[in-house]
Amino acid sequence: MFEFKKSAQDPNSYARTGVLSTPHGQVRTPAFMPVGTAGSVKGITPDQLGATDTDIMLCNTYHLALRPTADVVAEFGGLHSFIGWNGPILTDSGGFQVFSLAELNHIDDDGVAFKSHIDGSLITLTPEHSIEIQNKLGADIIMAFDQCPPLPGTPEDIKAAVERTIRWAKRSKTAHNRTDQALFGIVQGGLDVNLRRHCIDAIAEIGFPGYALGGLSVGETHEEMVTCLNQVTHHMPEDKPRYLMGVGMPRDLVAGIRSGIDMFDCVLPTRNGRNAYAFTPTRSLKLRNAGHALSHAPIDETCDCYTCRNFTLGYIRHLFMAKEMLGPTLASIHNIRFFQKMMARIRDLIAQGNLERIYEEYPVTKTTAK
RNA sequence: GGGAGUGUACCCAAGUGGCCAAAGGGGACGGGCUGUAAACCCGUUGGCGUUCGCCUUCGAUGGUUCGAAUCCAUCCGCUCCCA
Repeated sequence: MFEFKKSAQDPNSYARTGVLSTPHGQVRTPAFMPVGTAGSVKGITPDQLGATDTDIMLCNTYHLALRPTADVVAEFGGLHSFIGWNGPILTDSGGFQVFSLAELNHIDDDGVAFKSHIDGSLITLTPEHSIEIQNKLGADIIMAFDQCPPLPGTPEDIKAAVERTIRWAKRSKTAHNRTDQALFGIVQGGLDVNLRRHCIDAIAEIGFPGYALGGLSVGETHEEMVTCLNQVTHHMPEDKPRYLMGVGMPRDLVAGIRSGIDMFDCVLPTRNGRNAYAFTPTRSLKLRNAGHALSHAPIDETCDCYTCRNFTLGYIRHLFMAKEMLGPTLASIHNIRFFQKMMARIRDLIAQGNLERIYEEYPVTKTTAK
């Protein structure tokens, strides 16, 4: 029911292509997962999402547990039918909220007690509870509950997060009781290569159908992250999908893929889209800038998305200046399509053994990291 | 004709003797955003010089004062009420 099949290997890096089979369809890797935190990729419909050539999307356990609650989602037959997306879904475990809502939580070895950002009520998330929620939500891929420490962090804090994440991974696996959902393990360790490798070994020993790198893009520089990935990713089990959580910018994706990553998720195309920022192969556009006011050009001449086929920059700028909701929608559609088109091109180039060419076709992916 | 108000920067609007180049909001301009507390957040918004300072500015003109957006006189514009 869940299977990962590698297909091509880039000769000049650890990059590879593959296909992930899930109960709701296949995912071509390397894959980019748009984020639909509260069960919706903000601002666009599932149809529009599908039209960007997206295979799989991400939803968030913490947010859905608070509202509408996992029981309500289960009552509707699970996430797929509740949100009207019939493709594969991955749910985050809430581990990232341990980081992003740090001021609202208290961590101990049992789990994390959050003060709800919605009404202040107390919600505790333990590995068991996170998995129970994710079992009810019914995504195709679910994630172990981890502790994601911010960077830079003290060696003691990073080490403690690693050991706790390992303990929580075991508990997550024990708690998981649905065979139609693949539970991925998460590796922590900050930028410490030895600690990362130690964590990989421990998590791999527990045994999961996929492995994620968490705790990156949380405060470190692009160079630091890439340096770490280049020494760490290829130590992850080679025959299982590798998922770099929360990343990222186009250059981060290419660098991650070269290090051997197969899956990514990131809010950038949607959040930045809503905030009037558009990605293109050669540059980024701030859609509100006055210079676009009279532009009859699309966001990206080379893009085949709905937005670029039908609307001018001048009009899209107007929508943002007038605070029309269509602006964020059109920009989000474009950005997700941009990411997916780039990923498709990357898969093609890996299959051709010529991934290096991506730097010419997508200059924005050029990296300053070694 | 009589009476009562009012005029501040691109717009609205505070300020009623010095701490005022002038609050706040809007608009405009620029920047940021990496497992989403984000259709959000930050900065700039009279001129000239890189601290800090100088210059011009609160309807207009003239005056009082060491000092005026603030007080006085006159004028101009606008609003409302009574005829």
